[in-house]
Amino acid sequence: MATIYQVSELAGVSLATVSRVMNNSPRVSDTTRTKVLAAMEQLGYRPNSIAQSLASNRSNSVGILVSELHGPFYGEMLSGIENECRAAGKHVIIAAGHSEEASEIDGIEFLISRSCDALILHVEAVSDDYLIKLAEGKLPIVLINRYIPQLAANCICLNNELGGYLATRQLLQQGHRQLAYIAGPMWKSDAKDRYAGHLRAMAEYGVKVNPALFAEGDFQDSSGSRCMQQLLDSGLAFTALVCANDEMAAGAIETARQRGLNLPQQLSIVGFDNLILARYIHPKLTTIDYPIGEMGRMAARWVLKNIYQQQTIRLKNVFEPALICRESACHFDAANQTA
Amino acid sequence: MATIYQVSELAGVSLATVSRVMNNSPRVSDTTRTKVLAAMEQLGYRPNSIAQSLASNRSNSVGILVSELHGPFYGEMLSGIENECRAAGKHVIIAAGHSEEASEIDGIEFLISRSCDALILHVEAVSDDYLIKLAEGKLPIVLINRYIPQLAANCICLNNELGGYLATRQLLQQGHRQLAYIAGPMWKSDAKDRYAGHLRAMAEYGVKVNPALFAEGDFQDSSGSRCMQQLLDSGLAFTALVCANDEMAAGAIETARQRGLNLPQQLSIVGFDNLILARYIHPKLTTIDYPIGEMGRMAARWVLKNIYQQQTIRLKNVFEPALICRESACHFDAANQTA
DNA sequence: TAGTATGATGTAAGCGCTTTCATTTATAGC
DNA sequence: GCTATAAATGAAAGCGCTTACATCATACTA
Repeated sequence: MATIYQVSELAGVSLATVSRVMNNSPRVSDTTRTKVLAAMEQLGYRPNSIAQSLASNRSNSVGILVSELHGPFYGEMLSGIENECRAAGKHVIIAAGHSEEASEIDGIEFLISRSCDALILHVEAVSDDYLIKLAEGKLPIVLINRYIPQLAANCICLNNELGGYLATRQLLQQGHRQLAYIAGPMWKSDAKDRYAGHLRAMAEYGVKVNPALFAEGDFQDSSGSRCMQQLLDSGLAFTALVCANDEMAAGAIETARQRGLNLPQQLSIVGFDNLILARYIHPKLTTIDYPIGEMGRMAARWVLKNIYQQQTIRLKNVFEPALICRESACHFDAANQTA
Repeated sequence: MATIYQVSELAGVSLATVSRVMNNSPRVSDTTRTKVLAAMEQLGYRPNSIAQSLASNRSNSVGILVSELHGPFYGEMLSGIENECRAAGKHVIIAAGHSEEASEIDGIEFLISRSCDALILHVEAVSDDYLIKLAEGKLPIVLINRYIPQLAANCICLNNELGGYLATRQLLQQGHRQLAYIAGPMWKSDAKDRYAGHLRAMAEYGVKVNPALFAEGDFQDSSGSRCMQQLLDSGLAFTALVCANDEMAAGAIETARQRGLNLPQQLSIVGFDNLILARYIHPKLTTIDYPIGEMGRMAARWVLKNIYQQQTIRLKNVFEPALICRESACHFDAANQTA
């Protein structure tokens, strides 16, 4: 492995000049630059980026912390970020936090220790205080799907309340008046906000909410099945169901089918997230689009603009969900209902 | 940020002693060790791992190159690797190669430049020669889903031929004798091997292969749809279909449903991979399990054993597929067939 | 007590690169 | 040609840590 010393010797210049060429400094004449580049090529020189990072305290890399490395949601987000950074010549370093405080902190410290120039964080367990203190340090951070008022300019979020509203309004517009709701874990703000949107739409249409038609899941498909069973076992009539995410909708659909319900004629279902699996569920799931890929790209653009001064585009912190109509929800028709 | 100099001053020892404590050297007395640890704790000392890497040419990290950051396949593999490494106190650094030679090389060089202690590679575009030469260097590599005879001990693969055999045999055992096949891109070794397994099972059951009941897709679900249309348009009769992966099976199922086929009574379908989506397809997909999570864990164990000397377990290079029976394939029954 | 071996600690020299400040060179204007 | 200014280049000092070899302290044996 050739070093900067060997390049400087072959080119007949100092280390500092080689460094300037490497880093595109204007303080190098074209003649000298050509000489140095030729020496680099002859030696097959590759900069040692560890040494660069130690000397400069920068790494040309963006650190990303996600909850998990698997799953359609995180895959889309990571791809969105990575594609945007790669296009700008930046690398990413990815860590997983597993939604546990200690593990999230460990991941963040790993990224810091790697001299990442900025952090893009999707974290759930660490406290607001920890993040606020982190943001007070020299390392810029962007939060995805986590809103902290003190760091509002650094937060990139989906308008979950509007998503819940849109999901519910669709069913109401289709004539349904007896709606059940399967929620995510209600300590999570996105689960709470989606439910708030649901309540807003119900109120707007003057439909009374029956608390017995509410069940709380954990965002996994098995809890969707469980909640669906609970709702059906209650014996209460409902012709439509809003699920706080697609996976729980998938579980609910499976249970409904096992119970002999004709879908969507006897029960219309709307999910949330527009995961790739929504297209494979039968009937194809009507859902709310969560543009996580685009949000990842926006986080990357935030970094490129604020840290690397590379972009002049307008940044966007709040993303709007969109209704995606497929086949799992249809117009209410009393003739389809069995007692 | 406290440095090693500040720790050595507070503890009243040399830099080397602090370094020895940090790196668990036996050449430190318990008295001194306690003193140094107390100084570290008082100062909130965190080692600068960039400096550690530069000085030691090691990083306590394993580099991973995958084709993409999204998708169930890569997510499972990444999670498998990361979980195993994390449990052993190692970090991972992940890069994406996008199945393009230049991008794969760029990703590998990024990982090398970060002083990764070993590389786990899932690469498609770079040549065998490149990888052989890379393996001759000082940096140990493990290949997932890529078999190179000269590097056999470093390759972790699935027995794709057996998977294709199992998929086809299942349908033959269920009484089917007119089988169609949707292949992956036949320049890819896994696509080729799976088809070879299909041919073996057909020969074993003495069933003649009709070349007109073969279509080549690209592993994406849209090509599954296209190939299915092609097969149905041929007007040739077939009661069962083997698809070289689950995504193409999903596309084929959608097309069959649109053409009014009753599934699985009129057409039995088997996929390959056991992606998570297989459970959401309706009818639930009978498929071949590809234990990519476990293979990722095995790759990590290879590294832990060979680089870090941490494991004494028996390593496994070839993984066997398994048949997963669900609902998309049923016994052949002539009464179900329409002319 | 002296000599030897072992364990513990310290000193010094990097690892490959960046960057500040000093020095040199080139250019423009008078 | 001289002077002032700007551009270009070089020298030197780290960045935070590792580690080989030198040195010191201690225990054991003859």
